[in-house]
Amino acid sequence: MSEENISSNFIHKIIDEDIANGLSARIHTRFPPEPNGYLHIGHTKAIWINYSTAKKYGGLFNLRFDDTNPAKEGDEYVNAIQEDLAWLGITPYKICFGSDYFDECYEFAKVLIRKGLAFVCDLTGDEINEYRGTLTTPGKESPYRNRSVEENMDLFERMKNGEFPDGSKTLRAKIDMKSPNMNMRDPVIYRILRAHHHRTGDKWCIYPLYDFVHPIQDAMEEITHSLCDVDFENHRPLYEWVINNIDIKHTPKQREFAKLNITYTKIGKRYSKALIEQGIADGWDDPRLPTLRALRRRGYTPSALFNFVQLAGVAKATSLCDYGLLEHCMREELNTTAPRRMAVLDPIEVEITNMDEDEVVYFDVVNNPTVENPTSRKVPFTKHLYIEREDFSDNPPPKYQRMKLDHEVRFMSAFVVKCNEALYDENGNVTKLLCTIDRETAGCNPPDGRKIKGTIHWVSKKFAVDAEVRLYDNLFTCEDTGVINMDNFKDYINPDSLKIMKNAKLEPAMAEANCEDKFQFVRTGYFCVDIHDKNVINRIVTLKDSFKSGKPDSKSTGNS
RNA sequence: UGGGGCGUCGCCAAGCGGUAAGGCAGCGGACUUUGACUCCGCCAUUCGUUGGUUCGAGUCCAACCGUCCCAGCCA
Repeated sequence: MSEENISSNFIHKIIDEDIANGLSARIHTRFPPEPNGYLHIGHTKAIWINYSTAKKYGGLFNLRFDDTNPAKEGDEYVNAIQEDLAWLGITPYKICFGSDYFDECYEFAKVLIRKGLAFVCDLTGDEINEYRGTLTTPGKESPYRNRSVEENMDLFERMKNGEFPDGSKTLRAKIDMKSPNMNMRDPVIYRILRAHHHRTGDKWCIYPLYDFVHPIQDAMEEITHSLCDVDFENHRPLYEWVINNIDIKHTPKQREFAKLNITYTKIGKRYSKALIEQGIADGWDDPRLPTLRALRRRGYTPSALFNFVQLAGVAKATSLCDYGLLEHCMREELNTTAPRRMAVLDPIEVEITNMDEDEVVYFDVVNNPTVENPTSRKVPFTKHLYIEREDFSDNPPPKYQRMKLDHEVRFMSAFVVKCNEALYDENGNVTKLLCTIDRETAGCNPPDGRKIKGTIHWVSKKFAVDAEVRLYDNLFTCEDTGVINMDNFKDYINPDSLKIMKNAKLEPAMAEANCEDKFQFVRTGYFCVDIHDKNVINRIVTLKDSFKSGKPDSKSTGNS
C-alpha cells in the first residue's frame, strides 16, 4: 500500500489534532491479535487502520500478540498469524508479546498495591459476580477490599509463589463498585492459573488480564495511538486509569472504530472455529470461510482486500457492508491483471461437420485486452469441440444471443459457426450439436458484412485439459449483523456454498498454470488455481451481470 | 430500568453554522469477436423524530425514538 492511496478518516483527524497540540512527535500503532485463532478479513481492517495510519504519518507499526490467557493460546496460531501478515505484505517494525511484559506487569501491580489501589481478594468467581451488581444496581465492596498494604504485598507475593490453588484469590484494582461502567467495579487484574504458557512455560502461575497488560504494554512500547474496535470503548476509562496510576511517562491514547460486517458472512473466529469443529467447514483454509488463508486459497489478493476495507470505510457507526463491494474490488484488480482463458465448465460436444478429422486451425488469441501491448497465444480449433451446455438452447428465450438451431454464433477468436442439428439421448438431453463453420470468418468478421450477435467460448476436445472447477459461494444465508446460534448452524448455511464441476474442459494453455495463478475464464468469471492441487480451480468472483436473459442464476451470491 | 457509542440515498460514507462529496448497487445510452471491460448520462429540496437558538442548522441546544456494546478470574 502506498501513502497516496490512504484516504483520510476520523482517526487521522484526531491524530492531526494531537500533532498540532504537540502531543505526538511521531506516530506508533500496533495490531494486537490474541493467538487463539487464524486471521480473518475483520483483522485485515484492524491491520489496515493501524498500519496505514502509521505509514501515513511516517510512523511505526508493531505486531503484538496478546497472549495473556495461556489456556487458549498457542504457537500454532502465532506462526499462522505471522505467515498471514507476511502474505498481506506487511513487515512490522517490532514483533512482541504480552508475555514479554509479565515481569513489568508484576512490578506495576505492586506499585498499585503500595498506593492502596489494588488488593488481594478471596472472593470466589461466583461471589465476585454477585458483588459486582447489575447494569442497573450498584455493586458492593469486597470484604477483602481494605486489607493493609503489607498484607496485600505478602499475599500477592505468595500468589506468585504458588502457595494458593487456582482461582482461590485474585488481585483487583480498587476503583469504584458503584460505577455505572461495569469495567470500573474493582476489576480483576491478576488471576491464579496453573497453565503452561506457550512462551513463558511454567514460570508463572499468576497471569495478568488484558485490561492490565494492554495499557502497560502500549505505554512501554511508546504506542501513541492504540486503535481498536468499539467493543473496547467501555474499557477506555480503565485503560486510562491504569496508565495514570502506574507511574509511567508515556501516555498512549486508545481510540475506537466499528468492526467490519459483511452480508452473508460471519467474520468472528468463534464462528469459523465452530464450523470446523462441526465438520461444516474443512479447516481454517476452507475457501468458504472469511479467514485470510481461505480468501487466499480462493484467489483473493492482499491489495484487493486492503482496497475493500478502505472503501468499506473507517467510522464508528455499526454497519453491514455489501459483499458485492468485495467482489467489485477483486474484479477491478483482476480485470487488468488476469490473463483471459477459455474454459468450459459444463461441456456439451460440438462436431464441425465441414472439417476433417485431423484438421487443426490455430488462432492467435489475446491474453488480456485491457493492457497496453497485449500478448497473445495460439489456441487450436478442431472438428470436435466443447461448448458450455447453457450456451445452447433449443427453446431460446427472447434476446438469447447464444447458440440456437439454424443460427450463427461467433466462436470467440475463431470462426462463425452455424448450428444445423441437435442430437438427443433417450431422456431428451442434448448430447451433441452438429455444426458448420464459415471458413471466410477465421478470426474476422464475415466479408459479406452480415452481423453476428452472439459470441461464445469453446475448447478443442482433442487438446482439452481436464480439471475440476469449484464454485464457492458465501457460507451463510443470513444477511445481518446478528449473533447466530452456533448449535443450529445448519439453519443458516447456504446449501449451495460449494458446487463442483468435475468435467471442466480447459484450453491447452492452462496446462502450464501454477498454483495461485489467476485467470479470467472468458464469459464465466475469475478463477484461481488451488494452492493444494493444480487440477482444482476455484472461482474468485463472477463477471458482472453476465447475462440479462436466459441465465437467471448468474450472480455469484446466489443466496439472496 | 444504569452507563457508553452510533443514527446522512438500497449498502458504505464525506460533511466541523453558509445552503447535501465520493464509492458500491441500480437505471438509461454508446462501444464491443467476453451479454465482460470502457465511456457518457440519471440516481437525497433532504440528513431518526419533534421542538428551540440563528439572517442561516445535517452541523449548536433540548426532549423523544431507534440501534449497538457492557454484569469473564476471555481478549
